[in-house]
Amino acid sequence: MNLKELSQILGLSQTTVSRALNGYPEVNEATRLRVERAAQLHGYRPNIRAKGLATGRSMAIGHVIPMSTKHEMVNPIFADFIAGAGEAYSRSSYDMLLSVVQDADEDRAYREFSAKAAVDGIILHAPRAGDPRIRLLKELGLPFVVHGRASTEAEEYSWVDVNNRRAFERATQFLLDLGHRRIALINGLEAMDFAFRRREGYLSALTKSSVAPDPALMRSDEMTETFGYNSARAMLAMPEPPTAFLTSSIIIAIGVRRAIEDLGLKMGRDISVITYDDELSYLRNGDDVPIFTATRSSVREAGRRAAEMLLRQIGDPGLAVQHELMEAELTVGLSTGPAPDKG
Amino acid sequence: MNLKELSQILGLSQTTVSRALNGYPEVNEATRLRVERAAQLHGYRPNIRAKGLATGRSMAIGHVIPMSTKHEMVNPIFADFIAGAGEAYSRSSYDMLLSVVQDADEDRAYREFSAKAAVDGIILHAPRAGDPRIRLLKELGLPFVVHGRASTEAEEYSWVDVNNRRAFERATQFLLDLGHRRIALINGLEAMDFAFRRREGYLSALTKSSVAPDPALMRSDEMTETFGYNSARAMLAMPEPPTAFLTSSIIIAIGVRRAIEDLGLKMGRDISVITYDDELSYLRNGDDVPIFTATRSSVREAGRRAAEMLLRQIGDPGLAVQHELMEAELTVGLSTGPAPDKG
DNA sequence: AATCATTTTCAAAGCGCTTTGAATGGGCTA
DNA sequence: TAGCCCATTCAAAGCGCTTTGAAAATGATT
Repeated sequence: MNLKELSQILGLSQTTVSRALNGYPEVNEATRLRVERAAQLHGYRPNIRAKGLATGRSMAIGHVIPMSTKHEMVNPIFADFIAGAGEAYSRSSYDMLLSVVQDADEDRAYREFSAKAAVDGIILHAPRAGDPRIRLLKELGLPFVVHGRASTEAEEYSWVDVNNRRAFERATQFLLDLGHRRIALINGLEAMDFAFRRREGYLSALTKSSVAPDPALMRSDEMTETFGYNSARAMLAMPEPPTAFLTSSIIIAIGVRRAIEDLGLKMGRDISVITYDDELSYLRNGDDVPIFTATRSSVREAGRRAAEMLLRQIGDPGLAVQHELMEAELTVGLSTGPAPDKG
Repeated sequence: MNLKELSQILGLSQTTVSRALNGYPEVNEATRLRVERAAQLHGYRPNIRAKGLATGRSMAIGHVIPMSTKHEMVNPIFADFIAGAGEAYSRSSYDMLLSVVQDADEDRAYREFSAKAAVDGIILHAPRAGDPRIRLLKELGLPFVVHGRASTEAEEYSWVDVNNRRAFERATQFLLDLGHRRIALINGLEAMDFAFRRREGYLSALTKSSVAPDPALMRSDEMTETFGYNSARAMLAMPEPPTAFLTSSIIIAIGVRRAIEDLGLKMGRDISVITYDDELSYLRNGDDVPIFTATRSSVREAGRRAAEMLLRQIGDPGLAVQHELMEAELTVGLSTGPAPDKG
């Protein structure tokens, strides 16, 4: 069923039918009702490509999902972020266009989105420090919102981010207050901006308490369970092992816990663990009592807000760039306790 | 840059330029080269909507991601499946269109894809037994491939699935061979076809060994860590607790392990655990030595194959329905051992 | 040189929609 | 009754591409 057929059935011109369905005022209320009924009845939906061609808008948002070539791994927070963004899109009847690319091909993916006129806007994921993609997107002239920030990037751009620095500063301080001095940081890849900021927060708290940071207690890699496990095993075998771990993801924390338990130690008593918790839907941090003490913020909510921000910008291109900084909550769970006495 | 501009620059007609770029034979080789150079130089890409309108093809595949209303949860295997499918799509320069919807609205999402002519084909996720969506998709006439099967559905349709029944039968048998008799099944929602089949396999193995299934040892729900934890805690507190757990996801298994360790028991010695492992990229089952004994099959590979199958069908609509049944490997890890002696 | 076949190029139509600018008709005033 | 205005409807153009059917250019053949 297309517009031509529908209008023939109704004995109206395509113009009128189109206007009736798009809520233009210059169409008789009775006619509009008749048209809407018929459209409903015949399940008519305007062909999205024809509509897009005529209006110059695609009603779609592009997400480029970079895939780490190293581990062939997709960012684990991605599914939840998408779910949040997807909600916002369907409310505004936008579609989501996904392009999964090797991280080396990412630039090309953005250029294609733009050149093909496939999308009205773009969400940029996982920015690195001084990420060149931001300049690329500005150059392309497509509205975009970054999930996260790119520290050293001078350009103005819109973003939604969580206060990673503060979150890790608070978490570290929490451990310091419990008497811990040997605190390990198991971080994500520090080329990523979020991980860089987390490290800054960690270091800042240590410095404020005059604890000298120990490079042997800081690791950074893709956030897998085995990375957490291996790091913790190695560190706990050191002459002066850490008494507490600060991890960048609940997935890493699970690995750290495994290492602790493999050594016959008890998490929360012998070794403390505090993690950042993205509130991943499939990896909830316990039911009522959190498993891990955590600084947490919903990545799904971030997805929702980023999407809404982008849609706002598309709706009103004159809008200034916008920023949204979410604060992470510090929730106390069973994985932390006072530092054990020496000796 | 559009076709008109490009052809003016070249002093050629739009026809010729279009043909040159689309590899038609009736264009002079020298001209083609000239055109390709210019296109490259000016970064010309055909407007995807105009192209789609002209050809009647959208060069996009639709995925409807149902979101559980219960836990606001997206299937954790989704990201990896998408990554696999995405690879196949980009090789054939298809795009992926995602629609995240509450599971109640799913039908509408498919109808919209079809009515709007937004996609050339659809991948159907997470089929339930006798899933009505299959009939809906046949009715809509769009090519589609199901990831999984719908047992009681009589219609013919293409699918890519793993041999869930066999995998769970083997896993159960493995535990039986180790002397276990009280074997718990912590399954996904059994309205889902995969979970239903897994249960069948489990029951079949028990029956063959004349072990009476105990309903108290079988649970089924959305596959979260806490579901695994709570189930294991409850079961291990029974008068006759299980000596082994069979779980449908590594996420559940992680919860089961937590329960075991919370009780001061040791996994692999006191209690055995065997899990289904989808080889999720962010939750690898250990590095070299698997953490869990597991039946495993890559969901990413499944995504790749499903996508390829769908593209084949789109390319040749006369093709008969196709099926692909993948077998899961049984890999032995550290989480299983002989059943402890009674007493 | 004339004819024909072949290769190469082109103008124009069409995909299904929106939107511009013009036409129609009813109601009201003078 | 004529004239005007407003509400409503319409025909046609245009979005950027592909593709059909025809024309032009080239080469081969007589």
